[in-house]
Amino acid sequence: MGRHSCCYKQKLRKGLWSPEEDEKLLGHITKYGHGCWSSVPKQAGLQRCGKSCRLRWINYLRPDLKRGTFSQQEENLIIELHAVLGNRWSQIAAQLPGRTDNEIKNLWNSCIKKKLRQRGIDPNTHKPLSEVENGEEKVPADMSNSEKAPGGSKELNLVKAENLKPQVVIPEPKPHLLAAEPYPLEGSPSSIIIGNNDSTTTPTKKFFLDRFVTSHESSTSSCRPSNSEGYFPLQQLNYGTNARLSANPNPSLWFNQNCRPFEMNSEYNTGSISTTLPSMSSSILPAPMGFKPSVSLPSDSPSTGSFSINRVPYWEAGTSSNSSSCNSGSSSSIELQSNNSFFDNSVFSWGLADCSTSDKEARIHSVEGEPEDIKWSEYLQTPFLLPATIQNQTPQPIYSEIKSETQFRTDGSTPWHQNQQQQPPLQASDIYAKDLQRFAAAFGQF
DNA sequence: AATCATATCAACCGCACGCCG
DNA sequence: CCGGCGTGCGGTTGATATGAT
Repeated sequence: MGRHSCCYKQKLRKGLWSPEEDEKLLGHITKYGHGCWSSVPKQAGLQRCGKSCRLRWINYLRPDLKRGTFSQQEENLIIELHAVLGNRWSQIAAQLPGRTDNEIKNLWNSCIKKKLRQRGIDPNTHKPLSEVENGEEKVPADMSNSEKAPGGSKELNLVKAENLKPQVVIPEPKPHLLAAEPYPLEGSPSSIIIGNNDSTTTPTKKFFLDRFVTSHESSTSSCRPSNSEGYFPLQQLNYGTNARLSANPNPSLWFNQNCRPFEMNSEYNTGSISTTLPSMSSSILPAPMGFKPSVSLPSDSPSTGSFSINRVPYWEAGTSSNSSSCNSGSSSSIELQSNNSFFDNSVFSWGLADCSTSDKEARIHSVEGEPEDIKWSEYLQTPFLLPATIQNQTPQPIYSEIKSETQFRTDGSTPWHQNQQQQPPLQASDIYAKDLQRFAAAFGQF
């Protein structure tokens, strides 16, 4: 295993990124966009290969990344999606705003897998371990299409996934929606229907439902408990798993024209997702942003997610308040069935979460983000004064309340954003100081 | 306090694919 | 058609953090 070909030409740095490198890359991309990744390191003055820069941007520096632990809903969604998509992490990530494939992959390998096994579920097949061990799972003849899996086992029987497909409503993409209409809050579990009713619920799904609905009483927290805090609410800007980003020689206007100083290149254009998940309808596609700069401070507008730093606008997702109408135009989407949803209030509490470390992790969760914030502050050598609402934020209960279906409507009439507001209101805790500092570093505003 | 085990996460790597000349 | 190039994806590794003994 040698260096990637692009790294042969010159001695390039590897390993962890330093804050200086982050600053360079962030500053460069925010000013010019990445364009051709291979040229980014040179232009940004980095001793890295373009691939490394791209990875760093996607997995860490992107401003729309959601920080913090995965919520139970996200975990549930990951499991459900994995049952259908297998290890197609990028496609799974496309359904989880602000989450990266790498992040999801890590979560799966480190946590969810284990939880599933503890529950007697084979994470590869999503079937009961006993069934798998007894060899009840016949390998179809066309199993050759299945993904490879570590240890020789099939990570996922994609043939099975194929078999599931007929139960997934796969509409044709609606170009007009892709192009113009704002979407409901994509990525929320409510955005996906797998099966229209119980009669079409897959065996896998039934299994999950049966299993976890009955088991949730004994487990109320997640291995990585989380509410929605820590969600820096830049709506998912599909970072285009398949989008040919560099095709645009003149990356123009990130996010949207109203959102300075960032510009959005094609990577963030909503249309790009159609190449990622052509079977997905617009209802789960990123909204045409509507990001808007704001001059309000977090404490002034805790629910908007928009604020400014020394007049440098930070932005929020253009959380549409009329998403119901938006959603109405995408009724043919893949959506989690509503009344019998895998994510109904019962299932939301099934909690794979029987981790014995829940208390500990809850404690960690309550202060998450701080250590890294300190690092950045140290790096910047400028005390970063968090808004009082951040500094004094009270750790929110991890799962003070399981979302009921009324809070998590699947018809899209209640935006996820609004649902969140029914929880303890999102304060500035949504915004990670690290993110602020990144931009501070990038724009030299501090 | 020291050591070991485990968990977590960032990053690397090879490969596949699409584009383009 | 072919090969080079750039990009994206998924598997894997290695460093670090955390917990247990």
